[in-house]
Amino acid sequence: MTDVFHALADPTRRDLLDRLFLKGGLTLSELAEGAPMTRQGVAKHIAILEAANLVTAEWEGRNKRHFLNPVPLTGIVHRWVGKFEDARLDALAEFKSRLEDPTDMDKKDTKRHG
Amino acid sequence: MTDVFHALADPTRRDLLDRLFLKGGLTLSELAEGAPMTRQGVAKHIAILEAANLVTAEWEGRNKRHFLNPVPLTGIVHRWVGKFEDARLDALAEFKSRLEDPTDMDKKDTKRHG
DNA sequence: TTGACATGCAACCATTCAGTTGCATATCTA
DNA sequence: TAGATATGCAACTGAATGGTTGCATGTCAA
Repeated sequence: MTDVFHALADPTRRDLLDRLFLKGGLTLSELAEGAPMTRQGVAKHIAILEAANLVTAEWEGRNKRHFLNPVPLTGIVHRWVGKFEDARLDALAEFKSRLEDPTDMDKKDTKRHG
Repeated sequence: MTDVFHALADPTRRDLLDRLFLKGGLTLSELAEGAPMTRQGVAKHIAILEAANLVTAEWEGRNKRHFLNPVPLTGIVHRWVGKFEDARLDALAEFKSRLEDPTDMDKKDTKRHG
């Protein structure tokens, strides 16, 4: 969970995911070609993406081919975002109820009914 | 975008969001009470959450009340996750087509059709 | 005004991190 | 075999980070 968010919190890594999204099976060298850093730098980023299970690798001779794995996103992140969407709906409902009953504003100091 | 993911990549900050999700309007002192660190430490985390626009603050005399703001999540993150969900559907479709035409397996060495 | 409370600001420290450099290993090709 | 290619491993460095301590500012209450 922390790993997934941390992996996504870097533009370089998001760019790598974008490129694997457009074309799967790229090797490390291919991914490193367009990057503004050393091959080892890219390798470290990919290691982080693999640790977060966002990228899966597959060996083909001396070539390591990389593929995007969207499962951690659709699973964990979705659950988190959905949770906050509920919060947004709650806020919306509360806002609506205030519109319908403006005297509710006075209750701002009292604790909210869970 | 980077700010949002980075803000979520820390368990302490996710816990703060959880608590604001359960009960909005908490002050810094209240948030710092249960935390395993100094008030200043919590203040730094909150500053990061505010920079990512995940938390909004509102002054009430000498008290600073904090509220959860789910908008950055539902907006930016949703777009990202949806994009990868499309990738997952593509992968599923390709897998299905291979099931229907097993000879396609031989094409593994050739480049894939876009 | 005085004192307690809530917060902010700044310096500091130990740790982590991103990226580089250098070298080692393994695979393909001639 | 030799040489080129693809990758991995380890050490190093400057910068960022997480958290602390100390002090300053502003607000409430007596």
